[in-house]
Amino acid sequence: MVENNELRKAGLKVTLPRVKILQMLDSTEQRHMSAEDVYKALMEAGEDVGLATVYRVLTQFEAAGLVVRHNFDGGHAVFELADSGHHDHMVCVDSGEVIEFFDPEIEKRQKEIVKERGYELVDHNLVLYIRKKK
Amino acid sequence: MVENNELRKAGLKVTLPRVKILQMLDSTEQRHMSAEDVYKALMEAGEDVGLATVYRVLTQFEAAGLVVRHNFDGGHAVFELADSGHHDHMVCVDSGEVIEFFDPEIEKRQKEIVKERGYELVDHNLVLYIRKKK
DNA sequence: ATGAATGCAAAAACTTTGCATGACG
DNA sequence: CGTCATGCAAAGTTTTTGCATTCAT
Repeated sequence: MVENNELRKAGLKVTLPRVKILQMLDSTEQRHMSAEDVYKALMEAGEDVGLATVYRVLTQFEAAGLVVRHNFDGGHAVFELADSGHHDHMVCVDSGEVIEFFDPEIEKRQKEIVKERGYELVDHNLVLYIRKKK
Repeated sequence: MVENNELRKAGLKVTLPRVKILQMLDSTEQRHMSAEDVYKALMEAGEDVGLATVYRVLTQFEAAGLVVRHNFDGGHAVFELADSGHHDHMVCVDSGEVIEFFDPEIEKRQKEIVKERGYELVDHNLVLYIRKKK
């Protein structure tokens, strides 16, 4: 089980809910899931995990760097496995579709802007809200 | 009253709560206020406006383009007067200080990235999390 | 065995809504 | 005056928390 090592490395006890949630995030083709999404998916898979636990575990995973939490528009947070490298997101305002992208030029420019003002860049969050061209 | 014209131009009836809320946003030095912030500030100023009305009015103001709603991290939305032009934000993770900036190069690149994929840019949200250089 | 993790239900935080009353044009 | 806006309280959402029970080591 690769998952168990991930958990142990993160200093988290290997429990059934944590393993199941990690597997869920790893196996779903929908890369961005809300706590509710994860909960429902587990229920459908016959796994009996409480919603509160899903929230608690996802928060722990975030603290451990296993997942990234995004606050896109629309009230609820979504979580994404932190396996691939850094990237930003485009969200279609019509379909809700999420597209990942990485643009070296923007990344570079961000660092410059911050540096010009005597700061260092700790993190950033960029979301482009888009619509299919008619 | 400049505010009254703003409201009329936006097609909104000039009512006391709307005027007070607009003035509040205009006069506060804190550029980004949550609905709760606005509500409390009005109460302290002796203005008797319901919290529900603050939410309703801010939502109308957003639809009218008078304010911009931001979903920064942390559960609650903040609103900002749309008087100055568009800009993005840098937030200092140590002090919480918010710095506004505008970078033509990033703006331009965003449009290009989206266009390359057959979409049009509706809106975007960029926040740089920064720290003072040691 | 012992401390941590879970499930449930209750509560908290934020926002929206229904409805009777009151204000704007 | 008619209609739209407001206030209040109640309900909706999303997320967190308290506590008794269960589980991992």
